Amino acid sequence: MLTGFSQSFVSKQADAKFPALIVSPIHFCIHSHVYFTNMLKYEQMTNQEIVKNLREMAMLYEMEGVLFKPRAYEKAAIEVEASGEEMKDLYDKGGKDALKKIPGIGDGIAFHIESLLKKGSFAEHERLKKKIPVNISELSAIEGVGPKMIKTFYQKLKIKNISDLEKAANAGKIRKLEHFGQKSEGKILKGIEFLKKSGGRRILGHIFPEIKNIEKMIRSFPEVERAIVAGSTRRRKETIGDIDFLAISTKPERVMDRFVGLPFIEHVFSKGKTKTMVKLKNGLDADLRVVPAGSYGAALNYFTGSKDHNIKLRDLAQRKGWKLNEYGLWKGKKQIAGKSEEELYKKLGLLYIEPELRENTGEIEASRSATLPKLINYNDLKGDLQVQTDWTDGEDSIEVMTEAAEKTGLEYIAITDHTKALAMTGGSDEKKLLRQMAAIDKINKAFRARGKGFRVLKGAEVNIMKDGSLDIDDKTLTKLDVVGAAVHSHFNLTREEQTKRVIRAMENRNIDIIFHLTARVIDKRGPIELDIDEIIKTAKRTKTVLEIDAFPDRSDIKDEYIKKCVLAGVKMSIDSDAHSKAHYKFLEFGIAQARRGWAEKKNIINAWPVDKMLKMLK
DNA sequence: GCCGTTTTCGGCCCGACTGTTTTCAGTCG
Repeated sequence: MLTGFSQSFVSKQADAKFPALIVSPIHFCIHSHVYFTNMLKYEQMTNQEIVKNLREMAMLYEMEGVLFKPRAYEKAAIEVEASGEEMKDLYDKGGKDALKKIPGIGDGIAFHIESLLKKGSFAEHERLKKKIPVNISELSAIEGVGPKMIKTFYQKLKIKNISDLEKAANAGKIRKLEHFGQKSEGKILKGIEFLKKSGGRRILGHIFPEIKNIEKMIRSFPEVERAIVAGSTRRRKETIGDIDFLAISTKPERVMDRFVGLPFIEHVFSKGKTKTMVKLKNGLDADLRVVPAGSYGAALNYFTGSKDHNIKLRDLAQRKGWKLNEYGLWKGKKQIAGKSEEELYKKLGLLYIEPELRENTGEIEASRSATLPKLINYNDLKGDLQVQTDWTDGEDSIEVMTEAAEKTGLEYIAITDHTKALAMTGGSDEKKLLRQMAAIDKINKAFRARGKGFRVLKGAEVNIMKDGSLDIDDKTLTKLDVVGAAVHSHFNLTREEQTKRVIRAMENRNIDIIFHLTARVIDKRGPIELDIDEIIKTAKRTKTVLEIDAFPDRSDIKDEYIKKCVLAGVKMSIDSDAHSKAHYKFLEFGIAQARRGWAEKKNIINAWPVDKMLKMLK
């Protein structure tokens, strides 16, 4: 099967010299395009693609009405997604047995993953796809559309993708289906509209490991002195639209040859001495620019952006009678800076500006007046105040989550399982919370007995009901160390109702933190309507902490609001919202978000030692 | 299809909400 690979790509590749990095014996015995493509797929199958296959499988089984298997595949998908290691590498090292060490992966799924790695597909998946040949991942990305609907759409209206669905909905065909009406048709159209608006951008937290991997490969080219990913990835934006790589080399042609030979490249748009543009197999466009060492700082600055930041810098240079471009800062034909970013900023009369701040939102002025914030560092967090466990919808036990947190270098975590109104997660009622508190007491006692300082805090993620009341009584909440409250329902209230609702929750003296304030899920659901200034004012008055939820799909609250909190003196926490031990790695993206919002260590309560942090809570 | 300090076979979390219905199917974190 040659799906996904253009003929021109294949022939282009066959002509190219293979970079030493990916030359394996098999490359010397290529007999046909088919074989070549298969081997290419074997090289290319990343965790992300495996996850997509497993998720599709879960949905296909759900369409078929098969019991239990959907959950098994979904769980396996979560585990692969959260795994720090590529399945490809695990399999190379230890075969199927290595895969089976991952929880949720047994004989069956290990066998399927093996087949995915070797052939890019597996038989059972192919069989089911034939029965319902639709783009499941695309359709299910629409909020409110699940496997059963997808099946109905296909069987009744032959709908295979979003475009088919949109046409049918616009033609009023959906409302005529049994169990559907005008409202559901409208909801589907709204969902499609939302999806379209999010465009081709990808959530950084999802794609970051892959980007770092490509960066590593470029670095490993023998002709490359230095290489780095610039652009919005370096500025750590929530989502990115393309990837910019920068490399230093005196042999740019060789570097470009190797780059276009990398296995995860789908198409080469253009290839020159200093600039090459490609489309990656993951759908993103990537540019590689190669510059001489003397221009590294200027090029890094230029390609990191943002555009507005750069324009302002060039303007500054111009006022001094100089010129700034990607090759340096120039006085006439003489380069006066450009080797490093530090040198460049200094020459322009500025203090170094961290990439996360470069949005032209006041950072250049602050730099000139030496009032830049001392941003929180990537290793500053001491605790995590939102952690779910297998008491509700988490994957791991309190013990496992605790151990993993300690390994990450944290000193404390708060266990904040869901509460009862979120029934689908098995949310705790008062009784269950009391039992969990006793369990946590035991764990802490064991820690102390072993002379360990790590502390597990008792917490909960209680639900803010439609009227702003909570689903757990105050008597029980008083007993907890950390209480977070969150909106999980009634996303469509008016701005006034929604604001009133959240404010009422903040006024409860037991509520310490509002988790993921705006309840958005990037690419899926917009934020709830809120009067943010009113919320921040209330947070200040009631001493309520606002969370920066680090889970990449949420990244909630956003940088703009963080900055408002910093200015208003409202404290924040950076939490992973971990549902598995592997999710602590998301804290990094929460810190990035905080940095983009100009936050310092003093603004973030879980960058403080546990006792000081607890004293700050209501 | 996975898993086991009750088990290698027999379990597998569950209820609110929505939009469609007059009793329920589908989605959701």
